[in-house]
Amino acid sequence: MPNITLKDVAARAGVHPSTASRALDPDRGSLVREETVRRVRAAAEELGYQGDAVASGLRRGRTNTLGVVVADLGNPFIAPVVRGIENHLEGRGLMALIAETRDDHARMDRVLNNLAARRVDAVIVTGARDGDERVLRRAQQRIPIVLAVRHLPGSGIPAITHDDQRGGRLAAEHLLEHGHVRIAQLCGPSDVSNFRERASGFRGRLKEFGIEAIEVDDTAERPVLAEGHRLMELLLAQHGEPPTAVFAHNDLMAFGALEALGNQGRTCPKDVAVIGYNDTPMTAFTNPPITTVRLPGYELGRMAADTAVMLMEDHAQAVTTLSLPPVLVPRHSTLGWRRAQ
Amino acid sequence: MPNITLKDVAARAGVHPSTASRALDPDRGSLVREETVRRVRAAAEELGYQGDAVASGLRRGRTNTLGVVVADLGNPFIAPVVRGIENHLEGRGLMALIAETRDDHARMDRVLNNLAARRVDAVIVTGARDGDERVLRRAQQRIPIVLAVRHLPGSGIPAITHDDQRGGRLAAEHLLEHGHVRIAQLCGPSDVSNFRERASGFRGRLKEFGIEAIEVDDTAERPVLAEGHRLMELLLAQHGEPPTAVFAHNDLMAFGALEALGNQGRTCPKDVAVIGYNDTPMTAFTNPPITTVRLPGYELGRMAADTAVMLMEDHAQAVTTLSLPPVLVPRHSTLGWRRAQ
DNA sequence: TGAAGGTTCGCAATCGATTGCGGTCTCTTG
DNA sequence: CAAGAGACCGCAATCGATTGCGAACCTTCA
Repeated sequence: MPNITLKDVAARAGVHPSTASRALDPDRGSLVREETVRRVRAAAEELGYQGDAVASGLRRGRTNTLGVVVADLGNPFIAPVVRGIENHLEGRGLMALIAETRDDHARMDRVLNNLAARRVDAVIVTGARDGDERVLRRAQQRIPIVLAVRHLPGSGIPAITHDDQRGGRLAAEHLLEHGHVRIAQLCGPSDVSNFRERASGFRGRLKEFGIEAIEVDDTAERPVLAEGHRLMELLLAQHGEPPTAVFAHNDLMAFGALEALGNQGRTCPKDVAVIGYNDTPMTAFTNPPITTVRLPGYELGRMAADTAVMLMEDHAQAVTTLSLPPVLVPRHSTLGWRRAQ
Repeated sequence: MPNITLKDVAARAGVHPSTASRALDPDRGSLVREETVRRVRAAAEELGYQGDAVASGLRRGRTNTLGVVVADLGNPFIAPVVRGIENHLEGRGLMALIAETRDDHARMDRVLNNLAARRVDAVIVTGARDGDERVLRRAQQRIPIVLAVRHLPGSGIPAITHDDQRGGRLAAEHLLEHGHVRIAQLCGPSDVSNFRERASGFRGRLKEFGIEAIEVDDTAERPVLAEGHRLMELLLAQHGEPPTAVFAHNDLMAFGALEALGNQGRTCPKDVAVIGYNDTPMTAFTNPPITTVRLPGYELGRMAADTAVMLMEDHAQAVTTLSLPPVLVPRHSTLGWRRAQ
């Protein structure tokens, strides 16, 4: 049994396919007599007609599909973002085509080409890194693009992100307030502006109190647990007195840091306070629960989807960059620390 | 500047579009003289030609797109599954169109219709529940469908899942081995066969040792933290001596149970041992680290994608149901318990 | 009654790529 | 040199829905 097409519906309703097309589209329904609309609708119903979005897409030049590019689907912070996007799309007849780059430039290129070939109406990129500008801008000539989470300052590509400068400052303030003086940070990948901003916000705030942030001479390749572990070991191996507080640039790295501390016989809140970033769900349940900086991932996804939709509807470049505020969530990993005195 | 189409490429290469089409397709390249292929390729390169997957999809009746339906993108167990699917698809020119049902039957219906309208080549459903059979089977007449994670026994729909009966037995054995006698379980949603199997596997194994599983007269609405909390409270409020060990049907519910225990002044490994399910990444870092049953989520995603691809290529119904083995991962939440004696 | 104006609807082209069929050209062989 | 065999390639139809244009029809009012 071949597919039921518009032609079949039209035949059954005794009208021309073009009329059936108009009758079935709520936006153009007024171009057709009410009684005809009913007849067509009934015919469609009886035949179980299901429009062909592919054919429609070809003719209209619009697929009602958004591309979503993420760096790492395994990163727990990404889940709420994708969720926010998906929830914003559903109900609008839009769907998300997802792809993973694994932080690989070549893959980013391939993925964008693939999405362009599929004629998606817009693309949301959550995994941009320095070095992706060229391919992104090339793709942008064909499709509206919105960056989410990670942004590329100076690229001119609209971005919905969070204020990581401020996030870094919040972390610094929190540690200062609790009396820390020897304070370190474990930096995320240096080719992602967000991590650079976390670093500079943190560093800057400390400096305002005349304190120099302790850092190791390396940054994480990727913001994952193993790298947090490695950097923490480097830090502890450095000369000089070890820090009493550490800011890890995300929660996964914070776990890695905890591991490394444990291996060296140091316990977390007591010897060294640790603060993470992202407020990944698990941080509330770990041992100890980790103080972290909460970002509005779900909201961020929704907003990114919203601006992507705006961009694809009229080609308005009105929206540029938006930065959502982070919030510090204090937990035992810092609150449990006591000045040795 | 309008889009570059195949016609443009053909014109530049001085051939007919049909020839250009053949030249550009590796599978049909042999139908064209080598030198012509080079000329067409060069023309395409120079013009920056990018095929139109929509038009191609219409003509070929194949979109190279798979639908992926999940219940809850926020469930941490889903991430590796989606990742496995995505990784299997990438490199084959396939992409995933994802949708969320939030465990809602009506939404499942809508989503499947939407995917059918988009002419996806196959659908992977990870969030099926009892009651979804009808809409699934209807969709199945148009598109190959594979169930993943959750399955629907007796529905005849191919499924890649894990052996939850065995998972339940593993949990039971582990607790028995550690000397527990008063053993309870907190059951997940009763309209998902996987949870029923966990329950019966657990129950059955205990019975083989003459022990009756302690249960409350309710199951979780959804397998989430709050429901684990609620059921644990119900359990503690029941008459009779409280259990010394609890099997929560997934890790999130296990956390909820821990919360509830804490609120009543009981501590986890010491007073009550707790075992979860799924081996969500965080379980290794919680306080205490939670014993859990590990499922091969990533592998499962890969295999589901693989069978979906098989199904869409030849319409072979060869593959039916596959069940991957779970493994028990012992951690402190059960190992730390000591028999009161 | 007839012209003007508005409603409905059908015709055919179109979106861009693919493909069955058949024509042309080249080369080989008897 | 003729005929047969391939190798290449072009023509035109096709996938299914949408839309500009204009024809047909109906209403209204002079």
